[in-house]
Amino acid sequence: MLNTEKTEERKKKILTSIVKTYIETASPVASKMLVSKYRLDFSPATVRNIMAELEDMGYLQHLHTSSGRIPTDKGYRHYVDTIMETQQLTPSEKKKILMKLINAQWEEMENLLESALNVVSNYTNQMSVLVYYRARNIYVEKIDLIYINKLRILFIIVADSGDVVHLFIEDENLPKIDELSKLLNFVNSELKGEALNDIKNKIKKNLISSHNPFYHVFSNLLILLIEALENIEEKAFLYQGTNKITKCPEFNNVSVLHNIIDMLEKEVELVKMLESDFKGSDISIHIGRENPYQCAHNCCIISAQYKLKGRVLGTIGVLGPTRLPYGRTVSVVKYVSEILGQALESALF
Amino acid sequence: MLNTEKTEERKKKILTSIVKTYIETASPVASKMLVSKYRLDFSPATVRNIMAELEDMGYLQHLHTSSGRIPTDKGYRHYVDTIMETQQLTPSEKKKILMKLINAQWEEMENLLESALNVVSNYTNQMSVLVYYRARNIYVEKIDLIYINKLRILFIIVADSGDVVHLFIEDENLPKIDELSKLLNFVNSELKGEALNDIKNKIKKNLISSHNPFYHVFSNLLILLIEALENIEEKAFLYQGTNKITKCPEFNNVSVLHNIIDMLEKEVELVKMLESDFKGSDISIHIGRENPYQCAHNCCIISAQYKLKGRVLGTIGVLGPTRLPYGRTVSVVKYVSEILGQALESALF
DNA sequence: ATTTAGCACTCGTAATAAAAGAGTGCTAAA
DNA sequence: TTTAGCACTCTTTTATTACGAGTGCTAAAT
Repeated sequence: MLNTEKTEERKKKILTSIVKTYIETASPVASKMLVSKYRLDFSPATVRNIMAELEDMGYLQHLHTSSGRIPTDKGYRHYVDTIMETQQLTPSEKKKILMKLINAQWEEMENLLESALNVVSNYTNQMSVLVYYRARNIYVEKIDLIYINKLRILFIIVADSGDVVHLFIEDENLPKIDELSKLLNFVNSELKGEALNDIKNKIKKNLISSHNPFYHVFSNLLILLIEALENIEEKAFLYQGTNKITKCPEFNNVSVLHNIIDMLEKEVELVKMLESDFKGSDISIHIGRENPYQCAHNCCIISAQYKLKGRVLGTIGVLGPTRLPYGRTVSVVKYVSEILGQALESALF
Repeated sequence: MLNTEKTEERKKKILTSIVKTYIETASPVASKMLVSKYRLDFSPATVRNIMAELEDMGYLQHLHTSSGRIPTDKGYRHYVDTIMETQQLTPSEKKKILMKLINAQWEEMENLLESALNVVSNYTNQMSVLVYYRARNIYVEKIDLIYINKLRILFIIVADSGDVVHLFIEDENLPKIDELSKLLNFVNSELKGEALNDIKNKIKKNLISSHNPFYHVFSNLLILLIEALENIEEKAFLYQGTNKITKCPEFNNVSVLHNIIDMLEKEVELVKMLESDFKGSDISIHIGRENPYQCAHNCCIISAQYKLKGRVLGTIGVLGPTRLPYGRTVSVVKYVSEILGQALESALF
């Protein structure tokens, strides 16, 4: 019994060392190297035996007969799930991040998001990516309306997140200014706190059935407004630090680089991968072939949702090689996502 | 005399053919190949003699003794300046572009610019790039102000270009709502038509010297407003179609790709190159080493300014290899820049 | 005087071979 | 159960050769 325990201990130690070493060096790890690096009290031959076992179990792989071992996706997965200890940020790092996000002035939502991307990229030394669910997170705080000329007015919707949406409405039969201000009072009292989707539905429904005179008087305008609302982009996808990923030794190959650049340009698959698998957990890690799309089969995506009042506003994370410093990366992504939520919370209302 | 004329004629024909062929095929052009492709009525040997002369003149170069010729930057320059005929867009193409830009609904300036980038990239099959001078092109059409709560108001500036800027102002001693509406009337009548920079200066000056009571009552608020105005991003840099340039055969090399990706990420140099050399002409062409920065020494940048009411709003163009179909590219870039100006003109006021 | 056929020469590319080196897997001894 | 020792495998590097595309030059043809 004691013997198998000892063996398990060793296996774990070897796997951990191989994963860590490979993450550092990006080149296959040899038995002899491990022994000398970690001053192991058993010989390279023993290490080789253990390595062979770990390979049988699917945690390691061989590129060819005489190469050292590298972790498989399953190996990384096991490391992440059961071995890795999250590497906390230092208080000074946390403070710096706080400064950059909480105290920052941001005129537009996008400025704040870019600061966050910047922090993630610099503190993980990986490419950072972000999806922001704009449309679904517009909860009306205030609506205003600017009369521009006889043919054109501008609607402005301030969301509780601090996001500001503006919509030009063009029509030949616009109501007069004083009528418009009645409308404005009405929609402000009627729509405050509601989500964009609910607003659309409510207006549509009331246009058909409501006895409230407003809906009849302004039906033309309201229809145009709904159209404009439909045009708001669902999602925004942002990224920073492309050169971090393109300079990884594992991507040091033209066709692999093309693949990555295509993935970034197409957006769709990458966005889907960023969004998926947050059941329960607040962080999502996709390693290599765990990713549903082929374009990311040699990448790792680590992402966390950031929230405001319990609503998911978006997802921020990194795109890197499977060989990435998981402990550190996870802490940074997690921390920034929390702070991003706080920044939004504290910034406005 | 007649002889030298004939020789000149031939030289021009050979240079043209080499440039065109190399642009098509991306591989060095051989004498024999030219003769058969263009059914020349003289022999490969003669062509070789002419090629040698063109090389002496600096228009062609040799990669090694036994390779065909490729154009030098000087060769492209000569071709562009004196030989190339601009290849007009077909009426149907023009119509399609018009549809995409003039008739398009755009909620935000950036949507329109992205449509333009999309057109340029698709019609030239090159990567498209754009610089938009935001701050310097905010000429006030209308200002509005939303009272959000005791601590916070939102200024909204609608520019004559259709651009909309919003600025949150946070202060503990905000004026009351009715006072604010007085301020609003005042700034609207006072600032309409003025440029952002002038506004800043005017307010600053009047804060110090004016006897107008408004400036004294609202000095606190106005100072915060100026601060917020200073924070507006000078320029926006956008691009589309990265994979168009990364898939060029001449960039089929990891370190060259890194170079390009760095250039896109750093922005600064690329933006400077996009902006420069419009003295007189409405289109700017930078070929290879004509570019002041090393990162673009094997690239060609073709750009045109787009304007509104004679003001330069920004620059749109392509970033490609020096081996690019100049005639076609120039027409597309030029046309889109004109239409973009028209789209802005027709869209708003 | 101009053009061109002919041929030597250059250089890149591909194929092949050989040698070196790193690292494993297995066997047999400790 | 561990490990020393060694054969074996596979990559990487270097050298060699052969091939071919294309030029440059010379001498002949127009």
